[in-house]
Amino acid sequence: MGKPHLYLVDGSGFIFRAYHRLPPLTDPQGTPVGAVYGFTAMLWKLVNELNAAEAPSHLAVVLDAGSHTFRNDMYADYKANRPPPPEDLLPQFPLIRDAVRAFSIPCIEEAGVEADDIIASYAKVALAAGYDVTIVSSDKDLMQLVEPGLDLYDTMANKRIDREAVIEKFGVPPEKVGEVLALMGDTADNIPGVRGVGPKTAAELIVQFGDVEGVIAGIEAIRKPKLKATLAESINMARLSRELVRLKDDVPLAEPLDALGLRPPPPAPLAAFLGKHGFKAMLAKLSREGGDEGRAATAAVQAEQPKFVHADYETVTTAERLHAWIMDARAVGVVAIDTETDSVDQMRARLVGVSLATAPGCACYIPVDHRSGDGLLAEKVDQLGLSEVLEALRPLLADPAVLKVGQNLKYDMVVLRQHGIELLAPFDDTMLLSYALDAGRGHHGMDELSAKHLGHTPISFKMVTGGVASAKADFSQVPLRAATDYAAEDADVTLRLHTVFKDRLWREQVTRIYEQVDRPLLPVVASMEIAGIRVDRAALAGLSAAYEIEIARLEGEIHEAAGGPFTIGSPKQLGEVLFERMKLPSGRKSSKTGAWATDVTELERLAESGIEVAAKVLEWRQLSKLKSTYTDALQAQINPKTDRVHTNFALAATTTGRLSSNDPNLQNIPIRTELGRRIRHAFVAAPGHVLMAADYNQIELRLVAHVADVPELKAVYAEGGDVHALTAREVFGEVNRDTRARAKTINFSIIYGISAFGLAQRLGIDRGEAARYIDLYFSRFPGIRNYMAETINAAKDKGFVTTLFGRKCHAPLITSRNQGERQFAERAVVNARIQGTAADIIKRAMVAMPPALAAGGLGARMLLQVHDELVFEVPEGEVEATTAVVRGVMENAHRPLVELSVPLGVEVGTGISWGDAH
DNA sequence: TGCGTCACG
DNA sequence: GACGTACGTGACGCAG
Repeated sequence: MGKPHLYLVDGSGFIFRAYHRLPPLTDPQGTPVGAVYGFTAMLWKLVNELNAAEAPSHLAVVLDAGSHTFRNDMYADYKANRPPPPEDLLPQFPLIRDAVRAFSIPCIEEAGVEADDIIASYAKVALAAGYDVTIVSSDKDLMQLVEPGLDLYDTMANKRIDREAVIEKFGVPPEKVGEVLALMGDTADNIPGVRGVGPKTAAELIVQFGDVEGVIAGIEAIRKPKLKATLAESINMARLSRELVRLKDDVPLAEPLDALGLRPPPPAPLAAFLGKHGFKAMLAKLSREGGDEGRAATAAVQAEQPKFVHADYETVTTAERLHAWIMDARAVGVVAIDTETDSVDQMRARLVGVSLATAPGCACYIPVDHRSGDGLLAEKVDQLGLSEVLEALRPLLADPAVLKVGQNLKYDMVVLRQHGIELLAPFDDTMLLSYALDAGRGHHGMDELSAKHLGHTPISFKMVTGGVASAKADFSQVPLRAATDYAAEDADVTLRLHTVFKDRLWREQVTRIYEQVDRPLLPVVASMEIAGIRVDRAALAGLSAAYEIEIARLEGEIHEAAGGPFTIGSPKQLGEVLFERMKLPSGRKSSKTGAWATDVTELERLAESGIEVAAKVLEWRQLSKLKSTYTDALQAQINPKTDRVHTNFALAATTTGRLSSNDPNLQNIPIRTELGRRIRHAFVAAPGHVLMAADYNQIELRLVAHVADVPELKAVYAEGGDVHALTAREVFGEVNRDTRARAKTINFSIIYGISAFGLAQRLGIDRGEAARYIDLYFSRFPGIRNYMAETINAAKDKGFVTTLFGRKCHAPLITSRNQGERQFAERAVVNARIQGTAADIIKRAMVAMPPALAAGGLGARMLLQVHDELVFEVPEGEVEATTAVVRGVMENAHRPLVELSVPLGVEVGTGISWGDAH
């Protein structure tokens, strides 16, 4: 036996560091456990993985018991300016104690003193008893204790801190560290120290005078007049600080030294703890390395993991059973519902079946329109009729006493409405719940959510339909047993997810954004999708034909210039032709693939230096884009039944709270060039109607003015002035067309999280000049710099930022060690608060719009949302009245949830087409 | 499937 | 001092 070696773990210090260094993990129950995971991994390492020479024979974890200690009696403001711990760290504190207990290690805390004092006291006794001591911490206060036989160990950096390391860090040996700390003070603990004295000066003074008292006695010998003056003023503060940083090393020991002897932890409680929080890697290690006992304990835990257990799901084929399920749902008051159809296109989807879940593991599937796969008639399948089932479900789905739960409920709502059934409040959508809680931390599809929160991977759609003989099989051909296993499971999963999320909603303070913004938006957007928008097919076909001719002409000319045919649409071939075959003055190569860059900026550069083929490629590109993405694709998207185009608005796709639009995307219809704008003219009103477009004017910049509290910007908006002109005057000293245009670019760059490089590129100037503009801008509008810094700090602290309405936008990369990733996240959060708040506002406007139109007796329908614009189809005689309602709703959409110090401006236009409405 | 490109806010 | 850089989307064609 060698010398006994005591390890004292500074638990509280470790948790804070682990919290900030590790990603925000959550366990299967949804509890945040990032710091707990780091702490557990650290204990594991200490107990199992240190080599024999440095392994502990004795071990204790020391924690801070409460906030009030004897130091508060000495100095009321001690640790007073410390912010409260982040909200997702709070629930982790009790889990830390669970972790220590799981390892069967003593956990020591004592009211009235800090962990540091307990550590100092144990260290003293242990050293006297002939132990070696290691303190697991990187806290600078504890560096005072280093002496022969005692070192600090920073497990995260895997670094030991001995006497030499202390001297290197502080410039003085450990026994003098307390003196240096007293002079320099500590903002985190609110130890005053001496103003203006940092680590350098403090060390110099202590080297010269020995200790704080020596400095005080020798004040007259100090030559620097300013330092001398502040020292003379701060004598009392220096003495107080010296006492505050002095560790108390005579705290009575709660446990005698030999009670801290380390034994291999019994595997059963450890396995239970690791299993409960989903620390699978460590559980697997325990199984591998913990011998027979470890393997047994691990197996036992894995066997009782919250498994996704359920009896066989029921296929409902009789009226009696259907009514039994409906009665059950009514009795419970909650039902998860999922519809199965034969198409992903909700406007064409035929209802094939409905599944219900009323309790975990308790779910059924009601087929209504399955066809047997071998071509036999529908009557061959044993199922209830569509209308019978729908009529039975109708009152349930409209029942105000039954909470309807769905995953992406908008889809079910649209399908049901197409079959004449309304799904009415109260309802919840697990996708939207996940979005409110976890936007920016992964996606919100059911399979992903189930794996993440339930530890269960549902049967995949592909697997079910893949089992059917025909290659193009849809769900109606899936045999009932397989269909039931799949469909009922989805309802079951949805119901279980709902339980997990509902519980987190209040705790994580996102109830308002969910209940006041995203959830009420769901039926509104469903109506917009069903409404669709009329598109002039002939006009699009005409454009396609015209583009076709131009494309062919350009293709010929480009091939001729290139000296032979090639695929112009292939960036790879185009780059080789331009820069290798034609030997044009070459520019950038992509950093990733090493391919020649052939994007607009590059081709424009060539075109400007008179190279005609570059201009032709640009034109070819533009026309090809317009034809393939718009004029051709949109024609194919016209629904034959309604003769309109029905987009899909994704409610949970972006990290900022915006909607997105797909199949087709109607949020990126061209407008910036005249050629593209023709496509917008093909979006037309139904007979007897006009289209109305209502845009928020500069909403994001207005929000910057409010959030960053910039008086000058706010004044301009209040007076209806020109913000870009203001910026031009402040930054360039004069307002003309050129400076105003550049000021506009600068203003935009603020919204995006400015960088000198980015601005330089946009303005076509060098970086230094761009940096000067930015400096000038910040000095004129200091609120903006503060806003950006505060936003980034908040994000680093919490892992997310919030909009004015309380929407959380997570940015896990904000603490990345990779600088590029981190800076990217910093710009993203600066933008997210603004973009997200604007998204909240227009969403509130959309929620308020249908009742406001109805109250005015108006027949207008809301068709589209394009981030800061709403498009309506308005009966011809109602333009004026509708304009007033629309403007009123949009300009007041933030109220009463949020008050703004700038007005919101809305511009409204009407016309026979979308192009004419602008 | 990933990449480059480009349409929008 | 080097490093890569505006923020948020979706759709298309090409090439592996």
